[in-house]
Amino acid sequence: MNISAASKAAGLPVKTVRYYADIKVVEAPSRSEAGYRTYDDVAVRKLVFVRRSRAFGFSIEGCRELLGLYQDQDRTSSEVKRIASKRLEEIEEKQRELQSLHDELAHLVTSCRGDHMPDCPIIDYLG
Amino acid sequence: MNISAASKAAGLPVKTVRYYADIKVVEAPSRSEAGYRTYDDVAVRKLVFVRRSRAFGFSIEGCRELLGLYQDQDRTSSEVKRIASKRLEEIEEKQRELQSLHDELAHLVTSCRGDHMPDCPIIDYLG
DNA sequence: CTAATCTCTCCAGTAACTGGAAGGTCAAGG
DNA sequence: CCTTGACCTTCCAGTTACTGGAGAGATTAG
Repeated sequence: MNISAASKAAGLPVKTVRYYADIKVVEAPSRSEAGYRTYDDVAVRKLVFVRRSRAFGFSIEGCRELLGLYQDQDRTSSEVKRIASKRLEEIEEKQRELQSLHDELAHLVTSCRGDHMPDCPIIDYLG
Repeated sequence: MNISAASKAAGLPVKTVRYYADIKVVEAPSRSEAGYRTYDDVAVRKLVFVRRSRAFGFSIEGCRELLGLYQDQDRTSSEVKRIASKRLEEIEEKQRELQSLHDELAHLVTSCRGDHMPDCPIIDYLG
């Protein structure tokens, strides 16, 4: 499988697959005589794994760690759960931040009349 | 006011104040003979304005736009409201994304026993 | 007078790609 | 056989909003 076939199979842009190879997250298992990266099903599965992990917001380093566990027969589920729980807490923290941001901004937007006059509680608040 | 006094007054790091001057978001009104940036109260108020806007998640470009309205006597509150509403929608969109992410990950974390065995629904889901 | 503090500019690095240039490779059509 | 077009390669630059640090000049306190 050349890189474009692998990228389609994995659901990732070619550029990203190449990038993951460069930073050694998921390397191409081999190269053709002409130097083309060649992928197999195992590599594609790793790419999919990274795509899904990224979708959960894991950093590349986090993906590296998870990928290590994915391939580790001797892993314990507690290791995985610890990493996922950490990410879950980050998400919850972000949710709290966004919620207070939302409430505050929504309040300002509601109180602004939005007419042709310059008076504006939003600008007042910021200034 | 030299830059460190202005940065304290505005609640921003010196580096950031210099950066804002470089990219012409808030420039120093003048320079001393030795080339030191000199700030006045008006400039500090603009820095505070940008800090608060950034805290709402507005991009630098958004801040530039808001700052323009802040200084525009002929603005209409509808212009401000439109920009703020757009940001509010972005926040709400982000909240929805985070919520589904949260629910999915929380479900996985809950269903993982987190023991010394390798079997793990989180890894299974990702792979 | 000197040591500490402040300021300057410029360069590099961050995260995770993305776009593009210059050039080599491969398969199909004429 | 040649060409055209689709792939592939590497390398460099840009994105966002800073942040850190080097090297050098300015100012201030003691």
